[in-house]
Amino acid sequence: MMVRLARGGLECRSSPKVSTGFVRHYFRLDEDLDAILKDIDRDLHVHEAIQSYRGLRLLRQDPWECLISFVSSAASNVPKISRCIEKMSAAHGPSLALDGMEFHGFPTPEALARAGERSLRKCELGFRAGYIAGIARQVAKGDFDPYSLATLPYEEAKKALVSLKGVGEKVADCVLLFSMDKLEAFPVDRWVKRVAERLFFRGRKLSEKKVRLWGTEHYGRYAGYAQQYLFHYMRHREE
DNA sequence: ACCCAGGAATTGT
DNA sequence: ACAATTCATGGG
Repeated sequence: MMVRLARGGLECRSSPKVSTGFVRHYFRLDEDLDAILKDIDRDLHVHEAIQSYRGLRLLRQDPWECLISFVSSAASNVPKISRCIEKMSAAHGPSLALDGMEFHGFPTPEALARAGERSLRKCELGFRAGYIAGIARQVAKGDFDPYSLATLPYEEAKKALVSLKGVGEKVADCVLLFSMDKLEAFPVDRWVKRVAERLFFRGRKLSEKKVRLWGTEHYGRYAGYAQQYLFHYMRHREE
């Protein structure tokens, strides 16, 4: 899907076509962002982040795509993660045409299960290839259904996600937050850990678990939004 | 060779 | 159960 700002709104082109309802859903334009930001505006630092980046929204991604994308993100960096996803799609995703050009959608579970670890390693995935092949097999076989997980409460869905090889608490929280509407999830990565230690605990070192508990307690039911604003704020401040 | 990157698995208390 | 250590890989 190609998206840009135009005529005071979003202009989207895609193949296959999608409804405006889908676009609203995907970009979470159906939720009251101002009310959420007011709710999480509980300290000086998140307040500053909100002032700087008001308008930043979470997405509602597809659970399967989100799961595999974040498994491939483990101990990696953003440009490389993008390349991995591009290569997986190019090699194993369904081909699509848009404006006379050929693109590839995200691969299905069956396609990645068929591909296997050896083939996936050609997508720069490294040690993550085995994890992805294993998860794809489970999903293709019907032993694991990311879509039905979305209907479970946060804790239950998280327990199921973490049971997958290659999925730890951080990746599980990202999948829950970005594709399953669990806005209380507070993913703790290197940056969020750094924010908590530096800005909220005077440089004191904390375990990831402590940071996660602090985040969920401190920000409440929309902790995931607070996480996004703090993450974005920290990343663009270190430059 | 060294360091890091939107961590996870394993091992050790 | 939690915390500390090992593992892992392409790029700068």
